[in-house]
Amino acid sequence: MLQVQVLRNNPELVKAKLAIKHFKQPELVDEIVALDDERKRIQTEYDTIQSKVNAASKEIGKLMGQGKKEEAELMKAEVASYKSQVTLLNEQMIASEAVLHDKLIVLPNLPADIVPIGKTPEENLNVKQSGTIPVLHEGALPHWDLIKKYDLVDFETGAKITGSGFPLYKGKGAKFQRVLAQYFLDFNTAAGYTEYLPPFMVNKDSAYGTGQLPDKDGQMYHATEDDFYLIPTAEVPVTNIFRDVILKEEELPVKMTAYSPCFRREAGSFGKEVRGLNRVHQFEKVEIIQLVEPEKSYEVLDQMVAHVEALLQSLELPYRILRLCGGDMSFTSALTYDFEVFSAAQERWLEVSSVSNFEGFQTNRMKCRYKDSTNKTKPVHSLNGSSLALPRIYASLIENNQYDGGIKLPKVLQSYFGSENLI
RNA sequence: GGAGAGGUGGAUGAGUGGCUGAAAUCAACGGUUUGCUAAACCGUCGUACGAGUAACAUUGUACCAAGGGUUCGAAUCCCUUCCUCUCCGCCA
Repeated sequence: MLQVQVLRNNPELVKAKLAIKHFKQPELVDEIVALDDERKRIQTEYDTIQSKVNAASKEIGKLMGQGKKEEAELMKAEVASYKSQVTLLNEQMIASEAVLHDKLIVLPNLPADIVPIGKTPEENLNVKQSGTIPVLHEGALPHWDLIKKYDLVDFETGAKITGSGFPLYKGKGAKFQRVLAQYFLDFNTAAGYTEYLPPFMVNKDSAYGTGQLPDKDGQMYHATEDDFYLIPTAEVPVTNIFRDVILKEEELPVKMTAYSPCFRREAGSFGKEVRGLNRVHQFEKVEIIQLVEPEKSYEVLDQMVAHVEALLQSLELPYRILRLCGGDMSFTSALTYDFEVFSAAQERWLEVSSVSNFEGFQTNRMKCRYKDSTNKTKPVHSLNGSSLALPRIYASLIENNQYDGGIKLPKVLQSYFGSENLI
């Protein structure tokens, strides 16, 4: 959620930035400022009258104490005359706050200055490409055939148990998944991230806190009886640890990593793009999250990008890094880098990580702040990234490392898995 | 799921209708003292939204789990929800 102050200070700049995100209702900016003026006006009025009521009430208390009953009764009558006004103003205040909030929450985060202009994924800026694209042997298979051939993942039975997009990992296929998660977590904790294992369902407040609601309502699985949402990413529970928290300066930066399954309805997805492990309703992911001082957030974003890059390098995968254009960025992000690895058998790039700086967008809504050395309360910035999403890494590792009689493992995973080859 | 007891500021904890935005203690911070540390002493020490200011100062309102209600007045009384603890039930 943006701060009204930002809109107030420079409405034209805000509108220009919203346009980069292809936001369709620039008029909301002026509306919100006007609503905020109105809100202030009502509050001032309310406070004034309420102040009179409070003073009179105290006076009544004193008079009662002194036994001056009649005078007290007179004052009671006076206070009663304010009552309808107070009630009315209070209702107006609550209503105007609600309207303001509802409008404000519709505005996406403002993009950073270096965000490329553009609408579609093709307009993302390729900032780096590295690693060698392997040349596969004759008859190399895409991962959806490899997993069948070696009996690693059983989609049909997963569909029988639950529905399509709920893979059933099996044998070495299941172990490989576990090993990847463990390796990623170890890699992250070695870089100073504290490991968390969060709840996999969250309440409404948490879903709002990180911006999934109201923007992505319908993308999350919703357990209606208890009004809980299955998490679409560990970002939601983990970032919400710090909802309504005022941190001390020395506690920053907060660096967290968490493994979790992720549940996404992915309504509307179909076709070749979503074959096999490319897009599923339940997948596993290891996430990294940081809370930092605002002045440092872009420096930290670069560090996080470098961290994910090092992880991909250790897996010996060919990758590229994209700076997302305004149209391809998420609602909450100010700047996002996507990592894609090349899947040699599918001959296409697969997104495996997304690293973003949310600036104060999430933390403002969550009321997470910190106290600096002079004891002033200041905003914090939040960032997160996948490190890494498992299924597509899984897919590209088995595709890129396949040979005629099996599947090799990259060096870093061999000791984790206990052998040189997966198959 | 049943029965009971609770939820107060960073922590402990007082507070059953007005003198309580909240005692006291501890922690934290600033200072005095001190060769250093410690101790002692003095002071500061919640948040949000307003008014005000160049900025401070100052000042109003709201907040004692959350939401509603009673009252001139609510941390305190009533209702609902959530959470914690104890016992029972169920159960990995």
